[in-house]
Amino acid sequence: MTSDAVVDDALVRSAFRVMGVLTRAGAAHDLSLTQLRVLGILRDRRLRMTELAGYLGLDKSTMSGLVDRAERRGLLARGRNPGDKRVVDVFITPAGLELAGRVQAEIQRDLAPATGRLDPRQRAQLAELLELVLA
Amino acid sequence: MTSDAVVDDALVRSAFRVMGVLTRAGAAHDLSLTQLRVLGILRDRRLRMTELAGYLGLDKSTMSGLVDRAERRGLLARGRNPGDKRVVDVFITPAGLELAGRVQAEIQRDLAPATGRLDPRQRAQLAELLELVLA
DNA sequence: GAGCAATGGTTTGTATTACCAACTACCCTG
DNA sequence: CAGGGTAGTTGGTAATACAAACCATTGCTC
Repeated sequence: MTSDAVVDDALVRSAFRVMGVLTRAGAAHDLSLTQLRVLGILRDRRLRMTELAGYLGLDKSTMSGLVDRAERRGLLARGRNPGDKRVVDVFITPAGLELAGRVQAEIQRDLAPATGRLDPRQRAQLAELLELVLA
Repeated sequence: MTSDAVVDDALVRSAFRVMGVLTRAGAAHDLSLTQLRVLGILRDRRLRMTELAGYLGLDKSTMSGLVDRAERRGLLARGRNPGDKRVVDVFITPAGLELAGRVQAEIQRDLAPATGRLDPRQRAQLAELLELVLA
């Protein structure tokens, strides 16, 4: 199991590295890691509060405040759900979409020095292996 | 640059996945992600406050509280630095070391379902590619 | 070697994040 | 239509993080 430990360690360290990049990129636009992630998730989806909490692994009570703040900034909006009056749907606004796109571009730019150390073949290989792990 | 976006996306998604595992593993022992990381960093090092803050990318004022709490729990300890009386060195205690080891084992266990989808050769390859990215 | 700017940490104040428990509104089943 | 279950919000508490103000010590400069 020595080989496991080696991959695990590499995965953990690269996760921290990536998180560092995301944190900084987000902070530049007053977005926490969680808020950044919310924007990412809602980019192509409209979800109810509970579903969103599920995606994030957070408590629903945490979502209220999170969405409150993002809504106050005009990045997200709440809407009612036609089928069930208890449900609150959350979706991204044009402003949120625009910001999400901008930050994503910055993230790619900041990640480039790292991924740039790979040649195209290696990049494809890494992507493939990570997809396998994520499957 | 399409290939870049693919790797970047895979890296970001796997980072979130790994963070999820770390968060849960830490939470099971009342350790935040940051505290977990501190333990990991101090496992084989003795650092001054500012250095530790540097490793974590955090403000030094944040460190005070972080180390306070960990010290109160007996996981870390502060010591004076012989050469400079302003400096506070931080190091891990035996209890902290023991806990760090236990959590690491749990992390490996929880990561196993993911990394287990790779055969030994692929694991080695992934580790190698990630090391390159981290270089 | 006295004076002073720079460095290392702590303290204080504020905002955010996160949890849990309690509550309200609504849904659905019998 | 009564009662249990589900969806979100609210209120309380703790941890995390930053910035600014503050000591103590260091080390430069004259």
